[in-house]
Order: sequence, then C-alpha cells, then structure tokens
Amino acid sequence: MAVHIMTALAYLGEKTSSELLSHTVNTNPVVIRRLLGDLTRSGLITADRGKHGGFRLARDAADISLLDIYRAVMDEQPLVSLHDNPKNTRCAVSCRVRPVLSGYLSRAQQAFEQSLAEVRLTEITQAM
Amino acid sequence: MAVHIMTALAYLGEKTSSELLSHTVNTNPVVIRRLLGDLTRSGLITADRGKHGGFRLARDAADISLLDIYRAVMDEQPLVSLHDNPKNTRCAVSCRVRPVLSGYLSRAQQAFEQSLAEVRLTEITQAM
DNA sequence: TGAAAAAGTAACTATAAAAGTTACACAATG
DNA sequence: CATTGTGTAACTTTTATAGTTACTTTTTCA
Repeated sequence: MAVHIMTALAYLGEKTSSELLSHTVNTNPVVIRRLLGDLTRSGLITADRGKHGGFRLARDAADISLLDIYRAVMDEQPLVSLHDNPKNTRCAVSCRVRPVLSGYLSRAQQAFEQSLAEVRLTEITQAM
Repeated sequence: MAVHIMTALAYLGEKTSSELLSHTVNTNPVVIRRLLGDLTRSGLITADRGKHGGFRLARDAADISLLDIYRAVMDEQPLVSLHDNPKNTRCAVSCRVRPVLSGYLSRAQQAFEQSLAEVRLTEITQAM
C-alpha cells in the first residue's frame, strides 16, 4: 500500500490528509497513518500536525525510488528465508545449510532490490 | 524448508523416508509430506509408496536449481504485490496504479528468480 | 481563548495464512 | 496378513496483518 500512497502524494503534489489518502486506498485512516509513520521516520515524507495538517513528499519524486519505499516499510526482513526450527545437531545438513543458503538468498534479494532501485516515483506517475 | 529437504536428499543420495527427513528439519512428518507432495508433483523428486518406500531426487542434483525448488513450492504467487482493496473509482491513482506497478514488480521478481536459477543444488551440497 | 481539524498511538478484534497435529485410507513388501 | 511406508482430510495452534475504537497532542483561526 505504501507505493499507492506515495504515488498519490506525488500525483496530487500538495499537502494531503490521512483521511483523504485512506479513501484512495479504500481503507481505514489509522492503517494509513501507521504506514505514513514509517514513511515519515524514513524521511520520505513530512507530516504537519494540527489543523490543516497533512503529508507531502519530503523531496522531489525524481529522487525517490521504489527501493526507498520498500525499505521504509519492510523492516529489514528478508524477502524469503529458511524455516527457523531448531537445528538437529545429529544431522550435518541441518547444522550447515543455513549459512550457505542465506548467502545465495541475499544475493537474489540484492538483484531484486537493484531492480527496484532503478525505478523512480516520477516514472510511475508519468506512466499513469 | 523445501531447500533444506532437497539438500538433504542430495546430500544423502539414497531413498529416504518422510519420517527421517522430518527429523533433520525438526518438525512433523505430515508437514514434510505436504512439501514432498509439491516437490513430487513438480517432478523434482520421486516417491515410492509402501513398505521400504521413500523419496529420492528425480534427476541429478546438477540439473536442479534453487529456482526449480522455489517454483515447486510457491504456487505462482508474486513475491510482493499491491494490496487488494477495491479501487476507489473517484481516484485516478487508485484506478491506474495497479497495472503500472505490477510491471515493475514482476521485473524485479524476474531479477530475483534469475539469481536463483544460477544456483544448482550441487553447489549447495559442495559448500557444506 | 476555545472549538475544530488534523496527526499520533495504544489497545483491542477480526481475518487469513502457515505450521503443526491426529487420524486414517491406501500401497507395497516379505 | 502384519508391517512400514506414502497420501490426505480435518482440525487446532500460531502468527502476522488489517481493521477498529478511543483517546491524546498539536496547530489553526474565528
């Protein structure tokens, strides 16, 4: 949903309330405010409190990538990871797969993120 | 978990029961059998039923990639996708983000999968 | 200066997905 | 025909996410 919101903010280009944003996503304002909180803490948007408050992009849409948004919202959790059952110490595989696999998985995730990094918010608003 | 199992099968190199496999992952045999079912249906392993039954790789570990395993288990679901709330027909963004974004997301997913495709099961067993 | 309009957040409920469990049918072996 | 395995249905548990209610704090402006 974060991308939806960021796109809306870029598209509208002006200060917008969580109430209004919640309508475009068709959900509850609080859900949106929680998301907006993440985006604010990551420095992608700024929040004005009080009457006539609202949110706007903190910098130009050309300087915001899909990766920025993805990272703001996903808190460091890997895209896909191995189960986290305790290892069976009597099994060589159980003891050693983890580090080997996580190397390959994080490489794949880097490829994914690299691809997101190449897309700017402007590209999305323009394509609409 | 599927990778863990496939690695174990490649590592052991012989017919193995779900019971035994469940021990290396430290979980319930039925959970494992459900996974083994996916892997069998995808043609990555073969299942022998009856007494002295068990599972083994259907082809050489050098011919099985992480992507093969990933696809066997994830049933076509995209890695990350937009929310699926109904669109607000009065909002241009709500109406049009979806197709635009899904293009970029599937491109990123392709990068991810490409990376997985480059890793063979042999590489993993050898690294252990 | 106080009512109004907004963000921020805590605490709860609802929903859905995944994992785990129990129980049993079916298959092959010897 | 008993034994040892797979296959699977049905249920419970767990966890994460979304949604909800209710409230505090901040700012504006009449």
